[in-house]
Amino acid sequence: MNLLFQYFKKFNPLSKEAEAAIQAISSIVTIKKSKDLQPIGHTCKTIYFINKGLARIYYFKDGIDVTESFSFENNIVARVESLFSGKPSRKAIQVLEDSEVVAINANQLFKIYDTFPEIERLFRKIFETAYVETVNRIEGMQFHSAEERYNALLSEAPNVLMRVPLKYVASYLGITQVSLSRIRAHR
Amino acid sequence: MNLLFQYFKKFNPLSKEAEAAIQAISSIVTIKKSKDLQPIGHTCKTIYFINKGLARIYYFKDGIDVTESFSFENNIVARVESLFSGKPSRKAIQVLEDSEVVAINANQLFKIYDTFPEIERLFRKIFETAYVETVNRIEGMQFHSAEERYNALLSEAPNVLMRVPLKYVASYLGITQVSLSRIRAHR
DNA sequence: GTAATTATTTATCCTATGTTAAAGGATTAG
DNA sequence: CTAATCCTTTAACATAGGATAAATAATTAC
Repeated sequence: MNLLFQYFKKFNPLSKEAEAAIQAISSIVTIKKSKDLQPIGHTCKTIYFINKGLARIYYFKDGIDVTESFSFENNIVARVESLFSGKPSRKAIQVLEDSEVVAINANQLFKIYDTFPEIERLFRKIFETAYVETVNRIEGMQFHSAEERYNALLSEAPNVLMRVPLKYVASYLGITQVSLSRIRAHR
Repeated sequence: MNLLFQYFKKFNPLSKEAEAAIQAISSIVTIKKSKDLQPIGHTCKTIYFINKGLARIYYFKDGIDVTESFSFENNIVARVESLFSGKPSRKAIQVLEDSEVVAINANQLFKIYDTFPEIERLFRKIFETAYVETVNRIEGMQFHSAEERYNALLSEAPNVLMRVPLKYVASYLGITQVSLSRIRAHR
């Protein structure tokens, strides 16, 4: 849990009591490569923090597997569109390597917001930051060619391209695997 | 300010004291059609609520005007990527009709979070909801043709197409105005 | 109300990316 | 270790949407 509390510190340092309260509603989960951490159709009630490994959120559009996002160690993953709406998610979370994650029970978390405003503030800030990243991603998707988006990913997150099968990268970039291959083959 | 407090009620009902505290850091602004409410390069320190009228957030990509989003009456507008990061925004907010907005001073707002956890919770929920909408929009942008995106907008937000110049709609959809015309001309 | 500006459409031509198919490499299961 | 599966590339062809230009329509400024 240590990495998690280190991570929290960057957003809002917590008292020992608050850390204990979060520890009490969390558990460590280990999961094998390519397994789903959470399945499609399930209402998201867990916020994950990745200690080791990496995950993606994906869904099916017209039967085709589409990757919405990747998350690496030392970061949070959650299907926020379900977590914050209470509706079942059409998306799943899958790990792409053998992974170890901290699973935080979101229902209990939302309850302890009342007793620990500092925890509410912490998660407010965490999700504000995630929101900003999502807004910036929209900008990256409007009026950039596939090649521009590939190059941006290459320079901003080369680890994605080193650790993730290209077929998942392709749908993340909004193109087919064949197009991605063509772009990589130098133009 | 009445519409605003009605709007808040949907997220988190406030005490009279909390409402007064927000009122104290807010002002009403009226602004003429096509004027910028906030310019490019300015660090966003205001959250707006639209009483009357409509606004868009836009920026320039390679010298071309790109619309990131539209906001109608009874909704919030803010350049969150600046508001939550404290960095200057490369985006501006422009109203597309003569408008009346409530301007909430964000620095003061963030300060009164300490005295009014209910206000912090309110805005946490408002931005969680906005975050969910943004995540859903990314899904709409991955692997949908321009025509599909146009039709989706037509059925989900016909008011956009009725009140907004088409050139702004085009860049919002991520296509040129010429392409949008072609799509509208039936394919 | 008229001129000037700005928005929208239409046409032509061109390129990036999709589609399908097939071959070669890499990884996994037994 | 081998077979089977899965991933990636390459090629050929099709098409959606970009670019440019010009004509019309609508709006704005005086």
